[in-house]
Amino acid sequence: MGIIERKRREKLNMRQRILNGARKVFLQKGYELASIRNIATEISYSPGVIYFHFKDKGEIFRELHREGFLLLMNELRILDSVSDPFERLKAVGRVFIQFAQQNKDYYNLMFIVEELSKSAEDGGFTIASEAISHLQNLIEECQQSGRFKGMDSEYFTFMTLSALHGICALFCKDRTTSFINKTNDELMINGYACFVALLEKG
Amino acid sequence: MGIIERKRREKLNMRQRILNGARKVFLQKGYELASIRNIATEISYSPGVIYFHFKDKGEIFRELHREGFLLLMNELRILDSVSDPFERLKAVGRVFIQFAQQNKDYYNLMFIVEELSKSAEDGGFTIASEAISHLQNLIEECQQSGRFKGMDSEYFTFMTLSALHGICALFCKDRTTSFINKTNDELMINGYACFVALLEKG
DNA sequence: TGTTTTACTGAACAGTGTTCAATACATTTG
DNA sequence: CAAATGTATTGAACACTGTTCAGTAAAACA
Repeated sequence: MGIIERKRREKLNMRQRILNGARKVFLQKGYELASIRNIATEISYSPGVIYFHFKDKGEIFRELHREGFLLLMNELRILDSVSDPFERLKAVGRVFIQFAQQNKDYYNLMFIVEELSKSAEDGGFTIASEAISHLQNLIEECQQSGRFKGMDSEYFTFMTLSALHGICALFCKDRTTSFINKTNDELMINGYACFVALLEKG
Repeated sequence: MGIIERKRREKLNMRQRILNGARKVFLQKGYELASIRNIATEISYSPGVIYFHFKDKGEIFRELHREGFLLLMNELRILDSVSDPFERLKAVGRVFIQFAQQNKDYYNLMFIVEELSKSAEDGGFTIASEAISHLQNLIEECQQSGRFKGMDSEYFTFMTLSALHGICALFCKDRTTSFINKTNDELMINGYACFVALLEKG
């Protein structure tokens, strides 16, 4: 019965076609301004069909949210070769910020846009937890080599992520204009350098 | 000619009435889901009249944005009595986080929601710059008393604000659920404590 | 008493997410 | 092969959104 197999493939293809269109529109217009009709037009289908393959706009969001995390984690995995944990931690921060700069819209989807429907129930954010565990492990490695003595690793992880996210979020939402003398890039890079300088003394 | 004076007063009253309705709806539903019709219904007027008193939804947003900053700055001004600059800085952070916890929706308006129209032109965000200058001055005071040696005060200010904002933004957008073992309050308070611990060594 | 100005209404326009009866078509069954 | 079934797709419809605007009522001015 290769037919039902082919059917399944075709269905998956269609799902992927929608996702491709959605990605393009989402990353072009942002979550709020990307409409189902836009996506449908992009792939030359009727708007209704999207609801045959996805529950709602939120499910598409969650899929791209996941995609973004996979992308980020791929870039972070390159740093596995850095043996010294503290050097790796510093590089993780740099890569994280770079990712936000180069993938502003993915970053928005991943960390800023709030998905108001039932994403919490079906555990759509498990991949985020994974990424965070990864960061926490790294920080614990740093502690094993003598850094950040006496700090709770979970809180320290949250704080580190907050600092990074703060930098990126202010950038993504254009709240950096209040710093008139500096460009975005200068702010992010040198702001992060300040944070690293603090870490170095901890 | 007390008449044009009274007219002016009545017009201001109406503007305020709209703002009051808008505040209620905005802080109840959030920026995106608050509609002009909701606001109009709230104050028992026709939707159209709002456009007689405000240019668009964005102008109402900017007014409430300003309100939020005034509120925050009022709470921060209390700390002027703290003479030691570093103690004051630490307290500023605490108050900032507390403000976000207690005024989640104002915080959203102030630091997260992006206002896509022409807010940049008419300099609607001057108040944000003011607040940031305030923070930068405080950090420079700390430097004068021997802290954060050799750091560029503007970058350091940006970094500090980022750390604080990161904590609050993750909270406001419910991205803290990935830290399964801790409550929001625990994360924010203890996460900030970690940051302070770093500052203390800088 | 007009005339002008000002504040307000409510319908309309083009857009949104979502639903659903109708339809076209490939596959299975008789 | 023909009929029945099921699955994928359509496009109109619903209730909403921000915004505009002709019309209106009333107050102020001449």
